[in-house]
Amino acid sequence: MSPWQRIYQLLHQDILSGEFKRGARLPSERQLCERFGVTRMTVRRALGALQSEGLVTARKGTGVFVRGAPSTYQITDGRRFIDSIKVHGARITTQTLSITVERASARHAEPLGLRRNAEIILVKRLRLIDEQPTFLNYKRLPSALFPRFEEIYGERQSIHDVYCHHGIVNYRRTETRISGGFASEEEADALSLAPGAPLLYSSHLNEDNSGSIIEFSCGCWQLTAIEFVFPGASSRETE
Amino acid sequence: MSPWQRIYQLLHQDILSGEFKRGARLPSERQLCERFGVTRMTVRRALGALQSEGLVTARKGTGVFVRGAPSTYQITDGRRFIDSIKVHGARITTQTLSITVERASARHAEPLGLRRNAEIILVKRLRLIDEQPTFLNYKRLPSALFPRFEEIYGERQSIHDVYCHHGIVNYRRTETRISGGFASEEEADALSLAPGAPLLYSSHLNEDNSGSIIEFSCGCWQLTAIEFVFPGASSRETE
DNA sequence: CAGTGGTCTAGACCACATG
DNA sequence: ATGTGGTCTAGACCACTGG
Repeated sequence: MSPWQRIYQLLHQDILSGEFKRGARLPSERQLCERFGVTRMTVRRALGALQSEGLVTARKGTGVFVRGAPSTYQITDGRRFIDSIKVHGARITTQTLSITVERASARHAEPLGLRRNAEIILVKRLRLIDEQPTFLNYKRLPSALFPRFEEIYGERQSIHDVYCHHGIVNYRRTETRISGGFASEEEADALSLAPGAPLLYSSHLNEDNSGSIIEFSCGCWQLTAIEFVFPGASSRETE
Repeated sequence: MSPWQRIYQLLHQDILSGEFKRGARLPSERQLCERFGVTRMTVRRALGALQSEGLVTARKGTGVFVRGAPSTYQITDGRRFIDSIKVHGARITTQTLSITVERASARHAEPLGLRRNAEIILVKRLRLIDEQPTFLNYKRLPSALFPRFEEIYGERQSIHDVYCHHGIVNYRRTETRISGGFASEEEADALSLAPGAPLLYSSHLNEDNSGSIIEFSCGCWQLTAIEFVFPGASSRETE
């Protein structure tokens, strides 16, 4: 095993075992060099692996901090976010990062069933699980359907409330997509990850009783922080 | 933009534009150093990013080869693998890597509804899409249900055939899970990726008409090579 | 200001693959 | 034997952060 892998494993172990607690600062790279008798490049290689796993976050000019083992949360389709996670006893909080209005691009007009340049409300939110930024979520809603959105949403930061306020009490998720990718600057910043860190992307559409699409939601997760669980399909199949 | 990012973008562009075709060898690291006027470390940083994206594969002692842009395939739950992919006009082939018998560990006994140490048939397969290794799949089936498995499977390399041969004509997927992780040696080797490359994991259970679990299937994909599409759920929800 | 992580240079040795 | 990628050393300068 190469030196950087040895260092990686030691640090990995120390984080999982709680030797380095969540939020704690690791020894500086130069200190680790001395301790292990290697150069910075070797230490940085190990730290890089820890970073892409999301165990650790580097802050320029400050240090490397333990993000804590990314407890894998199960999220079950067909349930509300809160319900899926809360069973594990984790504490969930929501930060609304911004509420803006944008014009529908082709990419968003089509799924929402709008014409190009229609007004769309864009809500950027960050879900924290046990104080750890875990899910960056963008919701897009047709502006025409939700007048006074900001005012109503602001009361309890709940999209559900906005739906109810406009008489939408029943709705369903029509399609869910899962894919993978790499963190942009914005995504990395929000999730306290390094740009380029691997992510899981999820997106879905919400449809009201009449079949109109009322929301397009998409978001990203640190790669190993989440497991999606979907109930069975009805049709038979081979794969 | 830092030098390594500039090099990364140039190579990225050249691969997507077809300047470097699939299967082609990139200039050696030392040649790239000369061309860009930087040291190997800088070139390697750029190549490393391309590798974790799966655009490129390094073979020790040989060179760096273009894997081709990982065309994103959609796989739709509730359909046979072949049907989900074939619509895009891609050519799918299957390699059976091995067929072995193992004793059920706790991890596999439970989902399959077996007792510990029961015999399980383990089939390792590799799916190639347009000649590119794309999906590494492990299937586990209760040995007791499928006598003469190897013989029947061998005829056409089809699990479906084995099911039919034992009178199972109807079955359904009971649960699908999606998660993320990093490639082990074995996974990286099979998919022509570097160990530690980010992956998408998928798994599901198959259940026959009587409700018995007849298969536990799990596998991995290069992170950006696949998009999973799931039909809508029936219940209402907020997230 | 001193210390941190981010980046880069200019070498070196190794194991591996190919001719 | 040569060239390849994989790894490592021993420095260096930068931008940023905090006291």
